[in-house]
Amino acid sequence: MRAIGYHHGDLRRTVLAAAVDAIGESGLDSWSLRELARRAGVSHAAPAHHFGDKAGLLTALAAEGYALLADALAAAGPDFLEAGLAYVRFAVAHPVHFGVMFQPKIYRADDEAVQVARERAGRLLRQGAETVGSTADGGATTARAGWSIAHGFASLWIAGAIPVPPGTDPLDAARPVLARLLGR
Amino acid sequence: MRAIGYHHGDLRRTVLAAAVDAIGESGLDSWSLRELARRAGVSHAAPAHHFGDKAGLLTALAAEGYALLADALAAAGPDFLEAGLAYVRFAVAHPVHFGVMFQPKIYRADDEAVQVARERAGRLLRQGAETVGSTADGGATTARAGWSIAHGFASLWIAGAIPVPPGTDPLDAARPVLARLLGR
DNA sequence: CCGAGAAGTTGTCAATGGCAAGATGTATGC
DNA sequence: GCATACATCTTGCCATTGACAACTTCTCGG
Repeated sequence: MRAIGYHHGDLRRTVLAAAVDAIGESGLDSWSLRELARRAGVSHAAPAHHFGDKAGLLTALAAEGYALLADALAAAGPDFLEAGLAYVRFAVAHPVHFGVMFQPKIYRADDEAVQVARERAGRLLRQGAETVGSTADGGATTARAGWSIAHGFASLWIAGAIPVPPGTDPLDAARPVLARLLGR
Repeated sequence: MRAIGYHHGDLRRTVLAAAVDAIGESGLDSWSLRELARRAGVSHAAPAHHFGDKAGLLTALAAEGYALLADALAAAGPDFLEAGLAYVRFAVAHPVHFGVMFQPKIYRADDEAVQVARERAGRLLRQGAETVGSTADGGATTARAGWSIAHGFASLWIAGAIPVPPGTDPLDAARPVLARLLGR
């Protein structure tokens, strides 16, 4: 784990972080592998060694995102409101990962690391949604409703589509919205 | 409105349609203005005349998307369930527009045509969400919950994240999910 | 200590975005 | 009828990019 020299030592993580920065700044269509290489201080072809091509890098981002989401859900516990807030917290904290994860066309969704992490997150997600209560059709509808409202709020928040006073905490805004799915 | 010749006659719409096709096939990062020009049978620089650059084309797509959404909401009427289903129907029918609209970083969100169409859609959206019932805080929370659940379901459906039997109608899947927000 | 392989570099090529300058068609005023 | 302004489209061009191939440097296990 050297810091400099011929071998960077931690290029994979450095490039991933640079990608998150670059995509976070100007969106998903105006970033280049060569720019990431420059930010990391390595030659233009170095990233290809770790990711192959652009889709490979996005695949790694998606896998990392699903793993982070699963961690967040696991820490939040099975209660729906807590799980929903954890979902929103993750999305707001990692908007680039979140955005990539749900655009399967731009990465290799059948990648093994992605599938493993996605299934782990999926299990925790269902578990959280089931605590809403109703189990009419095995809880499928309830689970989808819970996932939908959390995912929708997170997406709209990230897109800046929800008008709020400056400085508003996204979780404070999310809580009453998610609670609306429970009773009244 | 000639079909062929030096002047294409309807290049703007042709290129927009080609963009929808291309983005729909391989996602938001692997499409090129030149490819659209080839599909439309014009020279590589012709699209630039109508859209300026890639962001300009995406801006036009977003504006068209908001206009289509507003039309769909207006036709559906103010009832929440109907408005929500119209929202999902629009997103599933125009996934590329939908995807672009909510990624403000990749186009010029301050474009006048975009703002006008977005505000029209926003008014109809609030109107639809208000019929859910509760008006505790002026209906803001209810409106956000309704928008969130419809937006979330549509996003997840488009992403292929909701597992269903092949051939399932997205609206049949959406209806019970949206209804869960009303009573039980 | 040495051989295999991982990590990184240099070089190259077709393709792209964007710009400039020119060609072609259309519309408007007189 | 016609000349002139303008929108539309083309051609030509250049820096940048993604991807690949061949090569160099470092690390690590036996």
